Amino acid sequence: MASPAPDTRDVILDAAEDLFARQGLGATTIKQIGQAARQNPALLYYYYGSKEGLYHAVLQRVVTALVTRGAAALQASPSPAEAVRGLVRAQIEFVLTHPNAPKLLVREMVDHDAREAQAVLLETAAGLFEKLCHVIRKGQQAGSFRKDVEPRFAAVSTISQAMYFMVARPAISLFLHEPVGPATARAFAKHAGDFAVSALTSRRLGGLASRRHSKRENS
Amino acid sequence: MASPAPDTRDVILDAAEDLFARQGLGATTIKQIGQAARQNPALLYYYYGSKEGLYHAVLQRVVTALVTRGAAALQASPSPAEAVRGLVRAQIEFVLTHPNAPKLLVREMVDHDAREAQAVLLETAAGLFEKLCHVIRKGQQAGSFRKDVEPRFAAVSTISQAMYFMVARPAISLFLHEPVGPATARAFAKHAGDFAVSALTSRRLGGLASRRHSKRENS
DNA sequence: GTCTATAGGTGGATAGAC
DNA sequence: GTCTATCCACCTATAGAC
Repeated sequence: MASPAPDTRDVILDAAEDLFARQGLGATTIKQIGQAARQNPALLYYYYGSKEGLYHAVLQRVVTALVTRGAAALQASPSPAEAVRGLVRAQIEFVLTHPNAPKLLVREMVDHDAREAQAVLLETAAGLFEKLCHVIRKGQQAGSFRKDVEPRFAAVSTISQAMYFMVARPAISLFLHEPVGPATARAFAKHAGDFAVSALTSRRLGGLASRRHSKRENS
Repeated sequence: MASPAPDTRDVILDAAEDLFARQGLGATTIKQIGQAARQNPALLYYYYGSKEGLYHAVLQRVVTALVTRGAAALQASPSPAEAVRGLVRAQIEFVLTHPNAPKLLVREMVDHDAREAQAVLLETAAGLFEKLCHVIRKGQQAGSFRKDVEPRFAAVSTISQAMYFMVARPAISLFLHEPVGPATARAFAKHAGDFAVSALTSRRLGGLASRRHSKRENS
């Protein structure tokens, strides 16, 4: 796979990702991509066949990357609570280094509404969703998570926070009366993890050790 | 207000809203709007000056409606907890009757990223956001909400659930292995309200009456 | 592999008749 | 207020030289 040519092909892909994220598929032109990539627009057709082919390649790459990190975060965590927190943190960290990701994904969702064009991509994402559901169910069985919560709904609520935060960033920055930089995003990530775990945690009074989690890992 | 002419002008606005929501501003053409509205495309310029003028009118209407309902729901609730639940419910109910709303808003956010073009609209929304923050602070002061939660972050988390749910509906429908209709949306609304309140509720052990929400589920 | 030229089609917007 | 005709810019995609 990893073709030995890290050149033209990837330069085009990067430029296209950026423009598709910022303007959307329809509003981005071949010429814009060529200009941004400092390549001849015709090369786009040589490498990707069409504008849609290029778009598909962009989506494929970003979804794969996001799902991979998310799955890794889930698996690396000892307890369900930590897994939830870890996933949210991984989501935010990923989108901080790939600011295009949430925009691309959200655009794809609203654009292809019910259409099943990119069904393959969604199935990739569905895998991560299933893993999160499984973790939540395990927490419920272990007694640390409340049982009167529908795991799949809880998974949606958990994921929605980070995604929405990054998409609505400009609006939120206005709401908060301050620019939303990486520091604020990380602070929100911590909040969102706590928020989800807090909503999920069983109310057994003192029953389960109050696993205070004050240590801060890998700063 | 309520101009005595409920005709052409509004028909165009409705058609445009639908198309902008489904396809976005850039991908929607004047001719499509004319066709959908069964009106002459040129009329669009007579009434709204330009495509962007029309787009602005569409956004204005939907944001105002959403914020109005949200504010009403907040004000009608006796306790902070009920206010949070009520807002989430109002959000979902609104978008169920106006399926275009979340798509339009999310598109606007990703499109105009940092740009401040529609700043006026966002300021309208900011008003509702402020009200929600205020309710949460009141809950904290009253002792029913935990104090170690940043109210503004909590407001984002609360709002994000319903918005994301409706936007990601096609994907979620795939994750859940079942179509997501109004019934599922309402079920999620209930979940999302509980989820937020649960995350916000103080853990005082038995301190505040254990307001068990005797739900009939959980046998 | 890269570039030029261009075909073929559609878009937003306006002028002006009715 | 409504409609027809139309200008001009621009877009995707391809053919073919190098």
